[in-house]
Amino acid sequence: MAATPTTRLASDRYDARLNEILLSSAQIFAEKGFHNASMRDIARATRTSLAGLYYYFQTKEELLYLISCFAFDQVTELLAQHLSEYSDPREKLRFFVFNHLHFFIRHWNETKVLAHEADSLHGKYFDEIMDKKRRYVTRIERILTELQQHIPESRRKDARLSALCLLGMMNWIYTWYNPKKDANIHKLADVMASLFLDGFDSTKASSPASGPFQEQRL
Amino acid sequence: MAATPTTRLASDRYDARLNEILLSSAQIFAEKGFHNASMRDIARATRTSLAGLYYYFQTKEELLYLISCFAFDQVTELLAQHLSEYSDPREKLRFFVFNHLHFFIRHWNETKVLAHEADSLHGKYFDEIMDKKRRYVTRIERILTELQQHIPESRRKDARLSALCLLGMMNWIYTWYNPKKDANIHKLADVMASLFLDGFDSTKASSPASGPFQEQRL
DNA sequence: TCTTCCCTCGAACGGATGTTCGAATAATTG
DNA sequence: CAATTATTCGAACATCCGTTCGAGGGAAGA
Repeated sequence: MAATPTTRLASDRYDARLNEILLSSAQIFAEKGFHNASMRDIARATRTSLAGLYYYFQTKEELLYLISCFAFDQVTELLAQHLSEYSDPREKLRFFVFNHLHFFIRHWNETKVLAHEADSLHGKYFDEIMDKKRRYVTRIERILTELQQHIPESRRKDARLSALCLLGMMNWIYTWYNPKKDANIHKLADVMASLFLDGFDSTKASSPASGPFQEQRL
Repeated sequence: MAATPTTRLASDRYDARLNEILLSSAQIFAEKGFHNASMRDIARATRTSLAGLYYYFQTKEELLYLISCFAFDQVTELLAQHLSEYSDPREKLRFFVFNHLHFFIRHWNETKVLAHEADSLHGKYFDEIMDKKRRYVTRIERILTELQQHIPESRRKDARLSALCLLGMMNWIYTWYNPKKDANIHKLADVMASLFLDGFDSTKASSPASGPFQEQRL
């Protein structure tokens, strides 16, 4: 019988196995990349037959979607659970950064896939994940707007642009972070939040002393 | 005759054609991803035969390497050319950000490939590009160290960590930037440099009022 | 025990993949 | 002009790809 995970009745056995498969697949996708990883690689890693995999999803792309979806839902749920505990917008932002980085490092494979394989999804899969990401950015924007309420409107910074900067700062860790060498989560979150909130060299006020740079050739 | 580009004598015809191929390939890799793009796609785009491509490189991976290498060498050369014009470290950093973003947006395909397909290279190809990236980060670190010379040593921020934050902020644009909607290069560079140098909400001094956050479950 | 689902698998499908080879053409040189 | 070199190409290679099919085994409920 066709077994679309969304329409299926929950079975503990089924759910557990599906979860195993998602975890293993995420690892392979994270290591080799989505397109470079074959269904045979995944079958080997999950100790299933090639055909057996297709009982749990319909296509390779749906598998990627399921990984992305589960991971994203988890991180947003954790966020929603705890964010209301903070009232100061600066504290809210600090927690947002911590939550994001904490989840990223704890669920390294899934989150790397989420950050790196966005364009490997298409159609409804792509749209749905994209929508989740947009809502996630909006959450940051709301905190940033709150942060600027005491500043005259003309001096406020672009919330969307700033939110995307923060997100890039955080997500880029998938290209360099090494848990054995680099700072732990708390230090990392503190550095990034402080950098964003207070800047690198806060002795001087803003305003670009120099005008726009020359256009370069080539 | 075997024609490794590195050992070959320069011929204008050859160089021009190679450049065309690199540009077209970069576009395809940027659009479809390295592994999902086929040599046949590239042959079609460059209006060559499939076999004809192999006159200009030995493997698909070498093609990716050539694209990455040329792009990186160009951006670092532009940087070296103009960075010495600035003496104030804040100005140096502002120019670094401008140069990076300016090049990124002008050479969108190549830079996107450079930022997104790092792990598709292996062996000596991977090592060489990785080395260039390391040296690039070191350039930022040097500016940041200069920026902090007037600050007591105990209060200085981690230069490497901060440099990677800045780089992430800049590189992440490949996931969201739309030249038709979003800010132009000068505005973008100004926002990012200011955000990094002065922070988002610079009214308050640093120091995280709250201690480390709780460990979360899952 | 028998029956009915739930789950798994071997084998195969058509097609796409990167790369090679030797011949053919175009450009350059003497 | 002829001769040599630089560049292009059609055809084919072996291998891998995602997916399907029908049959078979195993668990669960009667």
